[in-house]
Amino acid sequence: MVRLLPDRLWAALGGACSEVRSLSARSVLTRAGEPVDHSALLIDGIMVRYVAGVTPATGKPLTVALQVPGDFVDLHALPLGQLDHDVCTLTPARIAFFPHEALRDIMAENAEDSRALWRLTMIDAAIHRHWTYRSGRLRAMAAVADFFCEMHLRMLACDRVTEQRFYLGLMQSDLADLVGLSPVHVNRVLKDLRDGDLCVFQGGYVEIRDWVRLQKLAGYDPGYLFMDDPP
Amino acid sequence: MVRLLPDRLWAALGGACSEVRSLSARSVLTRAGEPVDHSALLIDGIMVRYVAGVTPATGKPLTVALQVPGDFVDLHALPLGQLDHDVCTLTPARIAFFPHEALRDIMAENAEDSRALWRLTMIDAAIHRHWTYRSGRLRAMAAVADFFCEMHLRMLACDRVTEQRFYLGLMQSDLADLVGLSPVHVNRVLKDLRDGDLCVFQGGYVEIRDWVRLQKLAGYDPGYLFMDDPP
DNA sequence: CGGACTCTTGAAATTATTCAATCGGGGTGG
DNA sequence: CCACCCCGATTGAATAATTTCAAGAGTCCG
Repeated sequence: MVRLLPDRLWAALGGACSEVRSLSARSVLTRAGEPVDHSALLIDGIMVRYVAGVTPATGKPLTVALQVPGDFVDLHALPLGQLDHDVCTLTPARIAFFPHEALRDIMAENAEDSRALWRLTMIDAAIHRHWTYRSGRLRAMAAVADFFCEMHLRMLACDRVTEQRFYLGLMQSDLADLVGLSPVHVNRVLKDLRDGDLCVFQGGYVEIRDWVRLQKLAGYDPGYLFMDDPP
Repeated sequence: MVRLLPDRLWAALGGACSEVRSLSARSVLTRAGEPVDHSALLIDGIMVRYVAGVTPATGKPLTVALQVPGDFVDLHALPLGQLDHDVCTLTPARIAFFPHEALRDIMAENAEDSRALWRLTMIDAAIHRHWTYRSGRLRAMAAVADFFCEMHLRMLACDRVTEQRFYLGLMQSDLADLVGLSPVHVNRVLKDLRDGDLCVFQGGYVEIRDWVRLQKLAGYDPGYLFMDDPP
């Protein structure tokens, strides 16, 4: 479930978990700037991380990451002590909490486990870089296709894909937010993808109709996900 | 110089350094996918990290990070073993190398040092998020202003600003790459910034003429840099 | 049945890209 | 010293991509 954690670390985490909680859809877990003394692992559901603009012109928050089951959603807060962004649920979610103190103990205990945790956050960073690439270089159509490609692979990895379909709980306006486009334009792009029988976005579900063409359209290379890589 | 590293770690790094090397401008330090067994600290100069597209349509590389003196340029490779992006010099640079083995020893020795290194990479990640925000939400003018605001603060922090001027060694086409715009459009934006007496970009130098208005134009909030934050 | 949403579509306005040409400075060789 | 050349910067004009504004259609729910 979690991306390739060593068994020993996995066992240690089992003992370090302080609480498992269920959150409703669209609720806030952590706000930017709040001191944080624990981190959370997403067991089930989809969560998002977003940064907010400051002035009215730039004020709308922008989604900068999306987390799938098996991801730590706010492990970045362990070395930082606080976050620069908000962390929220998209769908109803179940999350496991780990006090930072317990995580620090695990890290002090075993250097390899320590790097394994670090590694998870470095994969997050690689994904951040890809998202920057996506909004900097890709046109609307390719950007949306690229996003669907990434989510398809990540949802496959945590076993949340059935018959080429997976549930993200996103509305069109959320998707617009993710890729940095206007909702109206996203709507037209989705229509094109649907008409081209590449993929269908509906009711919070994404259905991949033609993986090969979708990947080609986006020019997608999943190397940055480090999926087939030994820890 | 390095962002708020504990003295003890700083001393330990002194002993762990295997080599100091000078690189010429526009040379490659590390390529994506190559196995890496050491990381480098930038002592002097400017370096960039960029990801490459795959298909012809998306093929041009996009700059995803820019490093100033005091930054580790490829510390992400320590937990990952390889990078998903290329690391190159922009200006002539001096860099100090640290074998991963030595860094692992430091981390095994002291958990606090371990988190301090991790923390550096987490600030990188926060900057990545801001860059995603920049290209996703900001218009050309605001995006360029935002970039100059960030670099101004970071260059101040490593003491590379004289009379509101600092050297990045960027050409207009590099800047276009950074913010995800066409070179021609960047040229026009720069003209507007110059005509408005906000800032001047010339000969690889950036001169901040009116910090307050520039910051306001970009809606800039430097919280994500974690500059006034205890480690 | 009446909201309150979300999605969809059209048309106009804006923003950014592309293409194409010109300008200008810094070197180099004659 | 000067003519030439190269490369980056600059500008204009045409095109394309995207946003904004505005209006309607479908759906869910009280």
